[in-house]
Amino acid sequence: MTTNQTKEIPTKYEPGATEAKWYPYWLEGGFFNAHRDSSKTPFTIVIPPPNVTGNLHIGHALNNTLQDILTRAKRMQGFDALWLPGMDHAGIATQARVEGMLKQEGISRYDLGREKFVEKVWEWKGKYADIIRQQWAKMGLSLDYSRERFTLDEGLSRAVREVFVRLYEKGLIYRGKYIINWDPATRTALSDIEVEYKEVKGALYHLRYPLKDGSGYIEVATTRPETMLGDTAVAVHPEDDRFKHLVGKMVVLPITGREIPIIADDYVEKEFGSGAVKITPAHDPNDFEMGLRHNLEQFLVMDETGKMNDNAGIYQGLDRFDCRKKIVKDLQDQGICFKIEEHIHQVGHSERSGAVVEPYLSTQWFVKMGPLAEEAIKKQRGENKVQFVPDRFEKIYLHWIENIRDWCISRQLWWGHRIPAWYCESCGEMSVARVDITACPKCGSEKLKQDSDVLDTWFSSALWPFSTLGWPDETEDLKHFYPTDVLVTGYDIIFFWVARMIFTALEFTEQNPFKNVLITGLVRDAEGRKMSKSLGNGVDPMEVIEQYGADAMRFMLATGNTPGNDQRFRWERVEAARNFANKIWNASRFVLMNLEGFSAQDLDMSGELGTTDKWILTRLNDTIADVTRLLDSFEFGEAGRSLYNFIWDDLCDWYIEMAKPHLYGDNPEAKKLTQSVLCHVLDQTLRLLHPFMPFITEEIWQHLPQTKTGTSILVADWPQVNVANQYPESIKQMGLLMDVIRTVRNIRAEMNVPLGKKIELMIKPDQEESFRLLEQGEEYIRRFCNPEKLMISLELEIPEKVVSAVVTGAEIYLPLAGLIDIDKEISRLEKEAAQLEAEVERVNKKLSNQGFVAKAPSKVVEEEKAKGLDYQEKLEKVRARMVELRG
RNA sequence: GGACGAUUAGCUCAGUUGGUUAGAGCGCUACGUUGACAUCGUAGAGGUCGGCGGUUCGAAUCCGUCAUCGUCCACCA
Repeated sequence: MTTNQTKEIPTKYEPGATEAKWYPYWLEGGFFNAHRDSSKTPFTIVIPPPNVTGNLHIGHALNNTLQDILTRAKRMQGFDALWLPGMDHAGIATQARVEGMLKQEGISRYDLGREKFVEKVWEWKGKYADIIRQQWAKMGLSLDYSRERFTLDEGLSRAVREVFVRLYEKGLIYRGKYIINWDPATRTALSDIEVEYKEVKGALYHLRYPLKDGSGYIEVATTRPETMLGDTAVAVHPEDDRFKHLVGKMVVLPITGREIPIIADDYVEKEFGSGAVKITPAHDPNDFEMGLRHNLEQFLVMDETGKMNDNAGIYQGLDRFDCRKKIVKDLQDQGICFKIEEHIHQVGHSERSGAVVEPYLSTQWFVKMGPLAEEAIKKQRGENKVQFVPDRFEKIYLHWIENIRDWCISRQLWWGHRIPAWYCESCGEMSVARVDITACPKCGSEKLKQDSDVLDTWFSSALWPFSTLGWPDETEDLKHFYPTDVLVTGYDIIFFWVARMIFTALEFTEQNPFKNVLITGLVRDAEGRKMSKSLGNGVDPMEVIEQYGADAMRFMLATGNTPGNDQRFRWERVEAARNFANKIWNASRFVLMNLEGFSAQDLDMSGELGTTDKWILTRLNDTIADVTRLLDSFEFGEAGRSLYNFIWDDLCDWYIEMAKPHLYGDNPEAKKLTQSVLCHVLDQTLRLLHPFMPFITEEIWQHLPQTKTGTSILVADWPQVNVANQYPESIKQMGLLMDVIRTVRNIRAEMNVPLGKKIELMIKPDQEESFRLLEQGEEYIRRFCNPEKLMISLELEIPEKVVSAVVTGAEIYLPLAGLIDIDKEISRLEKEAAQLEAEVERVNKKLSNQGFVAKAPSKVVEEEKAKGLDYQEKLEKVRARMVELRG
């Protein structure tokens, strides 16, 4: 688009070419890079690193759009804005994807071996990292690629080691044999939050365990009868009179014939079931605890794939669920299982594989959470807490951290940070070290074996806000940009990520990793369902961009709703945003088309501004103030709406229309002034809109006469409220003009004046001020109301036999001339009168209320009085017209 | 069993210290080729703000309660 070629500018905005043009321009100009400028206040956001498992989805698009809006706005506002990109190796997810890919080739990871397999995953990572970067570019994200990081890169791996070693040395990481959540499908341990509990219709199996002395039996119940093979006790409540005499006796465990004791423990609830519980320390977390209290044996009866092991005797090799069926049948045959009830209960499933999680006794690494959580709670209850937006999520965070349990951080995977622990095969010593070691520090033996497990992915993600800036080194970036300002993420990973970043940062950097956490909701499908691969209802952001443009998608996502709430994806809304882009395009096209012979030197608003000029400048000031304030409080929707209304309603519908008489008129001074105002307002508006719609705003902005070459709107100054351009009275004056124009239109429409027939309107202003304004506005009114068919004159005398309309400040008369329907006009006036009467009544009632007059703020009361007078005046005029018409 | 969220026009959603006649977009109706835009313009219809109670001069907004939907948390065998 150039000024002297405007006739050829298409009337439709074509996003494709524009977007392809500007992203490379921004990159090459280095506009996205933060310069660690000590004269500026830093503003930092680290991107939630997407998993390298595949393409970005519409949730990423929402989340990234909001971060980009914040970053672009702050950059323009003069902050040293850094938005740091990066990706997550996503251990279990990525490994599963690569294994799936290999499976199609008929090979397993075991066929390849650890080293070869990890190589394959790096290949995969390289491919998807490229795709993700392309997608970021398509969305227009202003990321500082010079600082891009990956959770498995060298620096971050060093940070992971450092954290691991320090926590270990502090006694906050330990290794031990505990009950953990085991995923038999992926054959790895999981942390508590990687387990999803789903309601499942199962069964409660009632069993009779015979007492050894033959004096009878004790009843127990279980939902997992196959675990009975690992029972090492039966427990009852110590105060339970029914069982007091049995405590200490032995029971013969059916099938195995093993003798196990009856013990007493508070944990048992007397009221539930039979009051007696079978205890399986190796397959249930509570039983495990109880086992420790009573020194019970731990009998593991399954292997890592969920099959029964050699402790299961004749059931060895059976899958746990097949074993359940078989063992139930056998127990029924023996009369041991005497009752099966339907039982609905919560069953844990692996968040990744979907497999039923098995509580499983296993040697794993843990983070001791007590001291870390305590610090985090203390901090959050103090002065410098993390501000959650919306703040209700703080409660969710606090509740979780207050009830946290130790974090199982080891995973039996190959893709990830390998645990830096070595076991000496000679002396048995375990060594934990920052760097790889080749000899046992204790005995000097070189027969060392590194722990084969890797760390939970979230262990490295937890360090993200500071590891990406160079920690553990005291880098300049770390000093300047840390702590970060805002973290933008979904509520689904508050526990997985946000909480862990906070306590980790407090431990290692002694401050919160970010000041604000902006929580976004989910983007759901049009029916409100969660988008999922299995439903096939996902929306690909690239497809949205392809069809409607990145700016439209961004605007739609950002204004879709308020943060923290889910939003539904509707194509109609993208279309509406696209139409908005088109509206901006055409309004700008109009401005540029009318700039012939106008250059930057001509830009001058010091002349005599008209009411409409003052009005649009005042409205611009309002919009600048609103958008700035709303973005600061993360109210993207309101900020977007404010801009939308300003551009569409004020600028396009009114100001541009009213600018036409000047632009087409023969007064060069007036024309130049109008051109100046248009250029100024457009420039400022584009800047305000730029964070939302970066591409189209850059494209247009580059064509404004005042824009200097070689720069970018991206680094243009953020608009400031200009007090010199504040004309409060213009709002009211413009109101009169708008009222008159609307009313004239209405009269024409409602009275159904035949087309082509010229009618004469007379407008009688109330006061001189109104007269002048309307005189000035005559041209506008004609233009707005079809000049071919309308004649307007301002009159100070009331002509005879007229119909009229009333606006505040003026009356509008139309000679009858036999061309209008008097009955219709009377009914219109009746309607108007009725409305006014209702208003007058409402106001009077309010004003006669002693309580209101006495207690409401005087400003409110005054406003109400003024309103009452206004309504009353209009009502009287309307009534007078009705009388006149009837008579 | 706890906690939280949602409930406003046919649909999707705003409405931030309680204060004009509760708004927008889409959809709908009627009209419109007016020198930026039919991805448009003008006019219009459409809501007792989920129910009930309370506080207040005044409630979509604050409090209580109920209902429906949704989400999260919780070791009951």
